[in-house]
Amino acid sequence: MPDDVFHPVDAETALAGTPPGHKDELRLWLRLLTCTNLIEAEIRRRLRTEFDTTLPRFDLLAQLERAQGGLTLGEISRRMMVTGGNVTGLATRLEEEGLVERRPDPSDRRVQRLRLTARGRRDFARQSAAHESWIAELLGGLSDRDRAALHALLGRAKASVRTGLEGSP
Amino acid sequence: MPDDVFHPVDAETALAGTPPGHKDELRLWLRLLTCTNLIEAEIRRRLRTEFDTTLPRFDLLAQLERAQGGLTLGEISRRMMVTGGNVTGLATRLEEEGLVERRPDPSDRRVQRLRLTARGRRDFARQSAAHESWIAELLGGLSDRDRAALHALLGRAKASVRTGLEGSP
DNA sequence: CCCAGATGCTTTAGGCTTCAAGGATCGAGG
DNA sequence: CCTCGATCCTTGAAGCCTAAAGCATCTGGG
Repeated sequence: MPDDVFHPVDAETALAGTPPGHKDELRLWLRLLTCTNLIEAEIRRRLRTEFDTTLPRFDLLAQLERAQGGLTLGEISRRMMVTGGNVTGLATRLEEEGLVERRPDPSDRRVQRLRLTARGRRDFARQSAAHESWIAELLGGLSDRDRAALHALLGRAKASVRTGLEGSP
Repeated sequence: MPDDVFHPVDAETALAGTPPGHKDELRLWLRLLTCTNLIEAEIRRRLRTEFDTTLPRFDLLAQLERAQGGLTLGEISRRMMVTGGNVTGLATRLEEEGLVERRPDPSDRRVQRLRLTARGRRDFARQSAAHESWIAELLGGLSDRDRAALHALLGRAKASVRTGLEGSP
């Protein structure tokens, strides 16, 4: 609904320094983003230097680990919230590295089912343990109380976002 | 504090092993990541559909906007916390679109100084206003009280992460 | 049976990102 | 002046990611 074509009020007021009260939300968002990026960058860095792997690879293995019997590429795509084409590429690279294997689904020839190999399971176990301890290290400075409060508030934030998203997906 | 080790009923808590008590940190991290990704994905989507641009382009313009006189590519690189090669590419694309212009620094011939063009300033003003209202919309479901509490707790989380990073950078 | 739409995967083009290597320039010490 | 190391930027290779198009297959209504 681009009904604001003839009302550049928003653009003007945004430049005016103190438009409405939207500054609080913006500051909160920037801090949320900074926090997440700080942690995520460090995790990516350690995955690379200590295991020569990447976060997307790790995430895909994690999905397979927690779902016995393997997953179809489509299921992985939905769980990781990325596009199908993306998963095709990740699966191909992980297959070349021998951590994962594709096998056709007997009941539906369109489907490719992905499973961890023994090596994939072993590698992921090491990576997963390290990952968990890294997170604990980075967030260990929070008290149990703060951690619980933050978890609860983020739950409300998530609910707010999903409400704001109504109609989009 | 749920330690229902033998009841992996929830999909979220489907973490098999039971080493220490690091699960709380991990759950907090996953929720933080989900929140951020949810918002960020929506912002990227709207920037693309409504302005035919991307978040990195927007971020770069924002840096230029808030710093009169232009910035060198190195300054932009540091402020955006990305590599120099990345900024080179972004600047080149923005220059081709006419939103930004490169000009040599008279006092140091290694340096490229980047400035917004008139068109870049105009486009960014529209994008910025929309961006701010999107964030306000997505986080508007939180009360002022919750928002303030979340902001404070994220500040502590950031401090915890920086402490955990000591020695890395 | 047939076919039309839905579904699952792959491919392609383009952008973002990093790391590593390379070229140009600067500044300081000899 | 000259050279050495630091700084600034660019380039190239590789991976991640998306949107869109395309192919194969499945499913349900006639």
